[in-house]
Amino acid sequence: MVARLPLIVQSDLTLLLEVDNALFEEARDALVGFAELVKSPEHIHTYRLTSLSLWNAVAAGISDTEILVRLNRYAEYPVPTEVESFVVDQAKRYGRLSLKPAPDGDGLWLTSSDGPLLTLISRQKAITPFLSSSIPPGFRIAPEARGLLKQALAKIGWPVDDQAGYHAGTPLGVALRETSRNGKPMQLRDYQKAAVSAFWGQGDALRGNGVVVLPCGAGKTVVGLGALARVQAHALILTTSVAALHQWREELLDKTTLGPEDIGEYSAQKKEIRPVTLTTYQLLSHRQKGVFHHFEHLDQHDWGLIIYDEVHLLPAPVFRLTASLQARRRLGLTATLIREDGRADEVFALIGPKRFDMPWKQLEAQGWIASARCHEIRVRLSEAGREHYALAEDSERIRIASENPAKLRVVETLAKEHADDHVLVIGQYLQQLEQLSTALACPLITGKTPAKERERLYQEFRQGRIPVLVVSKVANFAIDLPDANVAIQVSGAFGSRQEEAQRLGRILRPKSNGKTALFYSVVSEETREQDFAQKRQLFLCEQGYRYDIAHADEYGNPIESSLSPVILFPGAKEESR
DNA sequence: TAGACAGGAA
DNA sequence: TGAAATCCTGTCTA
Repeated sequence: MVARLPLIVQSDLTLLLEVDNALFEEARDALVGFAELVKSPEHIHTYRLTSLSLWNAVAAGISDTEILVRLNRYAEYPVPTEVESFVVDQAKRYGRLSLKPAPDGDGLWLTSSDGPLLTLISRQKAITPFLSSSIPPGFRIAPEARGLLKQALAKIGWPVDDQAGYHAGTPLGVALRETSRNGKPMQLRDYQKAAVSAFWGQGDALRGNGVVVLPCGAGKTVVGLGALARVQAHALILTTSVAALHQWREELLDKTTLGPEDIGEYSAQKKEIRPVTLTTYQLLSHRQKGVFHHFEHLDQHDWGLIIYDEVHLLPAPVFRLTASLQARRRLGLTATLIREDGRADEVFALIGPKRFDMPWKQLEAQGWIASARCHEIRVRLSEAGREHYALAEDSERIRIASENPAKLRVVETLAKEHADDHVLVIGQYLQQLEQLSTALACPLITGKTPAKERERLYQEFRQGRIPVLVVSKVANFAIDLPDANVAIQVSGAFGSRQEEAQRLGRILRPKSNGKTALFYSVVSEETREQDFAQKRQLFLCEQGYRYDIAHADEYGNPIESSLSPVILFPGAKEESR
């Protein structure tokens, strides 16, 4: 008998992938480059093809032919012709319109070999204002309209391939050092090299814009340094926080030939502008009486490269500013291209398409990040709790479910279980975290904790003098948070895939003893929290992580059942008897 | 001149 | 959907 193939391709552009199939993993890795995971319950995972996912795939070098080959390879039934034509159509859209320097050298030129398409585009209300005059075949575009035009074209479904080139920027002699300052040999890893090349392009296909997607701890910063060494020009680096800014500075000093005099910090404290200047999104988008002083000041400088760190967090005002920065090379760095606000298409249009990514599990297999296992622990609400939940307003329910008191006991059990490990307990609500911190007799770090205190606690945690540390949302931002090998999530933001990924990232730094890291997500059973948890897990599922599910009763004691053979709470088994 | 703190923004 | 964290500027104190 011939084994069944794992994939069903449906004419509504959804893809159903069977989990209990020998080819599941292979097929999943084949899909991740061009489809988006929508749902991932136990047996069938649902993916979706979208315009954006296809454009990104094509930009990253996966052709429409390749996409169809992959679909056909794993599909149990013939791929519907509607789907085939959607893939081909969307793939052909990317690159049909291009933006080049105007033939007479005055401004830019929106052009295409497809005359009717140009006519069609020129009739669109959203596009007309950007077309200043006709240069057959195509239209003259004012240089300052470059970003807004690209944004508008992507919105109406015709992404433009931007070949208009960039300012070279003031030249800067910079290279990666062969040995870092602290003596370690420095070499780009293969995938980091590949990421830099994908950003830079090659031969006729010079690029110089776009986004590189790599998990936390896989050395995104180093990719940025590699890009800088390739561009060889003055660069502006945008970060989300001053702490991140300082980390970039350290990395630049440690791993490149630049000295302290080459690196400027443009922050609230210092307003230095040097060949490589670091600043924050907030400062950049700060305005007074409608004027972006800092942006305008920085924009005067002849940058050859702009690096957007954590580009998925790019605040809305920065989009507008970035629209006017189209003549400079741009590199976005992120762990997940996902934006919960659905502005991924703007990142696509304004920073550039995805140029490189790599499934986390592949990095794990090569040992660049630690191997990790994920567990979801579903805890019952008490009778009274369920009553309270049922009577509450929709908006209060999530909080009631999140603060289920039984979680306390679960965390206690897990902490006891992992007495020899470094455990981070991460949550969303300060009240809940305070209770946990008291019950576990371990310190709590929130946004209110002064920097000095934080540092001291981090230090003691690193040295193992504090085995368990409770942290609030600071964990989402803090980059100096010490490594742990166990993370317990007790509550989180709505359905944020991005946050889940970030939190798992906290335990992914490779362990010297090669130990597997553990990620526990504790949620209340039969509540909306459980639905949100599923949504949160999507991105990691796409990356190849599977969540094992265990159950606990309303006292937080593990329940043994055929559904959840107790692999999770080995130590708790005795207690529950 | 640095640090602490309040208030605002998004 | 809501809570929490961030960083900005400006003012006050030592």
